[in-house]
Formats: sequence, structure tokens, C-alpha cells
Amino acid sequence: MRELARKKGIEVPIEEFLELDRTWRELLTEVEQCRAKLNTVSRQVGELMRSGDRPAADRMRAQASGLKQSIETIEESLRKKDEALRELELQFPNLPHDSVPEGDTEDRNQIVTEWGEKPTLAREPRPHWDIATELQLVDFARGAKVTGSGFLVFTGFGARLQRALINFMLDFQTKQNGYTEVYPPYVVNRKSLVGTGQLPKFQDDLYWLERDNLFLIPTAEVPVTNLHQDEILDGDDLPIRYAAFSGCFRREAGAAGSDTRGLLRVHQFDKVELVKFVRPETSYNELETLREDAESVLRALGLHYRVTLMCTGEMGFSNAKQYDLEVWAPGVEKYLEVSSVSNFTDFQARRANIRYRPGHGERPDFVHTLNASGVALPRLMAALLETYAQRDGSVAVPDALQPYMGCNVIPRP
RNA sequence: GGAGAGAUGGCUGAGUGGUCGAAAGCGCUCCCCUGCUAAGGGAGUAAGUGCCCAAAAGGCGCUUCCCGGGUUCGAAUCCCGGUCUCUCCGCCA
Repeated sequence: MRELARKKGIEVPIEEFLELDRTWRELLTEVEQCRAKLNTVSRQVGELMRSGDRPAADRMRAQASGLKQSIETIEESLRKKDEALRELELQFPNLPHDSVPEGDTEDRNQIVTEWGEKPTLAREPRPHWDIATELQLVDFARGAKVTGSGFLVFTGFGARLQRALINFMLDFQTKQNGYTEVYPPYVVNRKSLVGTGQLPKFQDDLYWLERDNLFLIPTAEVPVTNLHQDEILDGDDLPIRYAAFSGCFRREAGAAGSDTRGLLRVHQFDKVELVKFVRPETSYNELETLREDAESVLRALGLHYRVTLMCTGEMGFSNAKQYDLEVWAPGVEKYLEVSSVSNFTDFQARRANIRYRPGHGERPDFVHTLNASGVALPRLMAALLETYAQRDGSVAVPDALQPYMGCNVIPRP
């Protein structure tokens, strides 16, 4: 386990944890024995009172008081140990699966598949911010004025394209891929963020509403996964599959200057998120079908993309295995990450206490959780605009989107 | 934001200091009877968790009647704080 965590570049305090856990168990046994005794003594007091033997009852009472004292002492140290244990536990990352390549740099990531080809463009490549500005789809300047940099105003066909993509993707995931639609809150409490693993490590990346001690969600993963927090699910109901549209809010602390132009890195964006709760033994298969579901959106839109298997050092703290879906944006000549497809195994389930009952009368066990973007909007939109830019400056609308756009071209104004 | 009511097992719902993990009914499971899309009779039926056991079965405990504190030898029951739900008023997209 230590070695596996190290692959992710994280040192884990495992000896300390095991030792603490051992003493915690000892104390628990001890306190429970005391409680058992106290319970019997209390019962005896009741009996003696009823039989009218006051003196004997008083003697028992004194004994019970003593027991109570020692129980309180043990409970106190038990509580401290438990707290320390929990704190240590939160520092443990999820462990990488065997199939994950080892490494801590980008070049250790493996490209698993590519779909389609880089398109031959009707005209010279143009970055989407030029196209979007010219067609009056996005007002960057006013977004910055109203809120600040990294906040966008979609206008006209841009706003409509946004809405079309949302509806298209939701319909696609619910009707074709069988997900249940969910519309979650955009604001969550601390417990939920701890549950999915954003806290305590990544607090700086979140918008915090100090007055109410709540946070804006960085992804719908947080509210949707925590839907089943502290629940025991019926094994027969698994897998549970949700598709959720939501806004996402990310401070992107420390990301200034890199890929921040246009739609590439913004503080607020929309996304359709896919979340699954599955039986543990199925999770790696479910990961593949989840990836397929996320990919299918890009294919339906006719966009060239590739799938990357992230190496141990590059994937998230909570992940056991992670694919990234990157769509080709010919204008900026880059692959843009539009989806991260992850198996969290039991990592989130432990933190959020999400369990299932494998069979009738059996003991509950932790589920495995997975999620994928299906997919994030701004970068998708960037790829669309750059891919479907026409010679005359307009942008063609892919077939799948036409019913939602109500037109087959985004015209010049 | 103000006022009031409530929160009990899969469900309905009793329970105001000890034998209550909790009546009764419904539901569910098994059995009997009946031979038929009915009815009746009987038994069982909350969960979580620690330890023992190779494991299962099982056993010994602990915890749990919204949550957290308190009073008490002992709390579903009394006290304090909170959360949520419902009703009424106010405000509001």
C-alpha cells in the first residue's frame, strides 16, 4: 500500500495509522465491557428498589457511579483517538490500479484510442475566440466587467448553442445511454466535499460562501455522489446511473497564464456529469462502459478526439484509474480535455459512507463510485466552432445539434 | 424573518423514568388447514457495530426511538441547544 501510494507521489502514515487503530479497538472493547457492567448494575438497582431493599440499592448505586467515572475517562481518550484516526485517514489517497502506467509526468500517459481524424478545414485555422467574437456568440469583455476575468457572457446564437448542447447531451445520456436525469443544488456543505474528496486537500480551488459556510460546487459530481451519503443501497438496484446538468465553479487558483485564453479555462462553466454507483467487482467494467458513454457524445457531434490513460502521478487524489477524453481543437491546434472518466473504487464510498447490501440478509459493503463528464461545455464549444468554421465565416451546425439549434448554420451577424 | 405543531422499526401508529428494542395493525417469510383467483390458524420478522470462531452458522457485548449535550444508578420518556418536515403570517424570483 505504501508503495502504491508512492506511485502517486504521496507518502502515507501507515504505521502510525495501524498502531492508532489497534489501541482504539482495545479501548473500545474496554469501554463496552464497562458499559455492560453498568447496565446490569442499573438493572439490579431497579429490582432492589422494587423489592424495597433501600440500603442494598444504595450500595449498588455507589458502584454504578464509580463505573460511570471510568467510562467517561475511557470515552474521552477514545474520542481523541478516533479523531486522530479520521484525520490520518483523510490523507490517504486512493491507490492506483495495476493497469495504470507508472510515472509522474505527462509523457507517461498512454494514448488508448483515437477517433476520427484531424479535419481538413475549409479555411485557415482560426481560434474560437476570434470566431466567437465575430459571430457575437460570447462577450468576453462584458463578462470581465460584470464579474471578472474568466467569466463569460454568452449571447445570441452563442447562448442558444449553449442551451442546445445541454439539451442534446442530457437527452443523449438519458434516452440512448439509460441514465436518470438529476438536477442538483449548486451549493453544498463541507461534509459533501469531504465525501467526494475535494476537502480537506483542495479548499483553495473552491468558492466559499463564508457567511453560510457553504461552497459552490466545482462539479455536479459532488452533490450527485453525495445523494447517497450515509445510505445503504439495495444491491438489486445497482448499478445506479445518473446524468446531471449543472454549472461548475472553480477558482483555478494558481492556473493564471496557462491556457486561459477564450473558453479554455474559465471560472464558471456548464457540464453534464455522469455518475455511477456499482458493485465493487464490476467497477472496472463499468469504467469502460462509462468511457464509452462519454465518448459517444463526441462521436455524435463528429469531433475528432483521443483517449488518454493517465499515469499514476498525473491522476487525481481520489482516483484508482482515470481516462481523459481530449477533443481536437484545430484552431488552437490542441487537444482539449473535455472529460475525465474515473473509477474511485471505494474511496468516495468510504468517505461518504455509501454502502449496499450484496444480498438479502447480508452485511453491507462499500459500493464503488465512478464518474465522467459527458461532457464539459466551453471547451466542447471551442472545438465545435473551430472544427465547423466555414469559408464564409459562418459555422456549420452538426446534424445531431440541428433539432436543438433550429438551424443548420450559425450565420454571420 | 415571526408564531405554532411534529420527528418512534419496511409502513401506520401506541408508548411520560426501570421488566421498552419498543404494544397493536399492515406488510413480509415459513408452516398448517382449505383444493382454488377467497378466507382462517400458528410461528417468525429492526439496524449498525466490537470481540470470539479458519469461515459460515452461531455466541457474548455495545450502540441506535431526528442529531448533539445535560440530569439520573437508570432516558424513547425530563432539561438545554440544533437540524429537518408541516401549518399560519411576513417577504420574495
